Amino acid sequence: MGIKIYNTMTRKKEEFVPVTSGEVKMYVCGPTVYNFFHIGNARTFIVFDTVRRYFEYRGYRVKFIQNFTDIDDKLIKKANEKGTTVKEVAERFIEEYYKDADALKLKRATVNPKATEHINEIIKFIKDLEDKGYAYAVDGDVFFRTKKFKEYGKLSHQNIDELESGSRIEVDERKEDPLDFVLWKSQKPGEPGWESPWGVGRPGWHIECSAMASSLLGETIDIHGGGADLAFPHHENEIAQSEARSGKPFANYWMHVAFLNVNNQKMSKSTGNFFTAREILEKYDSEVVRLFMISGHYRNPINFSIELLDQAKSALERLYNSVNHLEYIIEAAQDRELTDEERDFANKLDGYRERYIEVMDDDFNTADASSVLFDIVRDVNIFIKESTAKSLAEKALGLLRELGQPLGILQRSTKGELDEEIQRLVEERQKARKEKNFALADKIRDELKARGIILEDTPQGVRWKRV
RNA sequence: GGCGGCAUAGCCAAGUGGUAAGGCAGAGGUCUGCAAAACCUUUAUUCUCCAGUUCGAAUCUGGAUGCCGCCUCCA
Repeated sequence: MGIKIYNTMTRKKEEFVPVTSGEVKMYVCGPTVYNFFHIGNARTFIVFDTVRRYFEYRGYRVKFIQNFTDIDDKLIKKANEKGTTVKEVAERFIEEYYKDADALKLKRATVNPKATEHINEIIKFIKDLEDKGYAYAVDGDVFFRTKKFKEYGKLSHQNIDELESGSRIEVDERKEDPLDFVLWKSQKPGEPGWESPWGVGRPGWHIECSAMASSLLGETIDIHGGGADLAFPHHENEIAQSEARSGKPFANYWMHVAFLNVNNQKMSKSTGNFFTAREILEKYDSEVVRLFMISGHYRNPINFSIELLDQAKSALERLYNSVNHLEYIIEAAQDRELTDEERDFANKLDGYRERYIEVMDDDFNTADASSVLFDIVRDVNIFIKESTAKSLAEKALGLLRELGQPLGILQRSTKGELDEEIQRLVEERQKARKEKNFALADKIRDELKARGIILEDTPQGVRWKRV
């Protein structure tokens, strides 16, 4: 049994079968680069980064495409406010995106295509739709003829007639049908534009993903992902455009990440419950943020709060205390053959790996996967001691790091080098303790703590770890 | 109005027919100069409520209540 994915299209978990054997072609809707991304965006990015890492862990080659929307209304508005150009705003926030994404340890995408660098493909795409009768131009704007695509609504399971009656948008009178959406927008004063068969203009929002996905990954991709709100209308529109043009399925699996809420409400600037990823990363390590994000299933909403982040921080500390423990054991332990008991423990560790793969294969159950790590840690803390064979301690540590890797946690060392001054303080404290000068010993311990070094006295001697 | 989701301990959360994982917090204990960490014990006879199916349900069915999302730019 391989990996199963919940497909929004069929509303079922399905066995993952790639278009090309051994390869995963995935496209994830990325940010519109007019601002810093927020903690809700971060959830989506982290989830898909985890999916990507897990596929790689399972031996797939992954082509991971995540676009930058670098031309749209919000960018134009921002550029006008700042008295600068759309290009400058986009460049600035792409740079900021990479800073935050790197801080979150998001693996770089295979390609981060930009809409403005694919104008030719976009125009060609629209032209093809026009030739097939799926698009029509009015005064330099081009619209998609939604009613002609018979399967419109199949992703979000919307009835096309209900959509019309529920529609509250102001209808552009030039559209043949209210559901038609724009593929190409004619240039207005003060806006950037590109030459096209319909005059100078710019692409509509939905078209860029279709055009870039097909040009970089092919007409049928494996996985298309994004936030839950993108299912309709964005992904629905992408399907209509892409399949109308190619006559082939656009994506075999549709994955949607539920929202991250604040106070159980959608995050919005107007209500003030808004956090950028950057401000959170100033106070919390990326691994804390990632453990928090994967503590629930990606298809369920999660609520964001500082209290919950602190819970995640404590939980991560428990895991790292065990990592620290193992790092010390490995320094001290003997290299020798495993005893029978140790061999049993090694088998038990392998069993945990199997369990981990089993739950992750089942639609990326990261909550269960992290509980496997806690189970390992409990057993390690009980079983592995100074007297344990070195290779077993190494195996245990290796397993924690191996299983933490797809989740983006447990990749740090708790030790590293101590500088000379700290080393000297540690020794000074040991001397004070030996002389029962506990006042001085405690003073030094507090001082080191203030510098981020935690000392622990164990029967095997003093240990330290960084926090 | 249409489509969909969620409701499990003080908090977070997994579990989709076989008798409640895991984490955080709390209590008691062991260890310790103290501390920290770790370990042991303890914290839901019960999974929003009502009815039903079943030998058996947190899990399936019907209904009720509450909360949330999409249908409009939005991760």
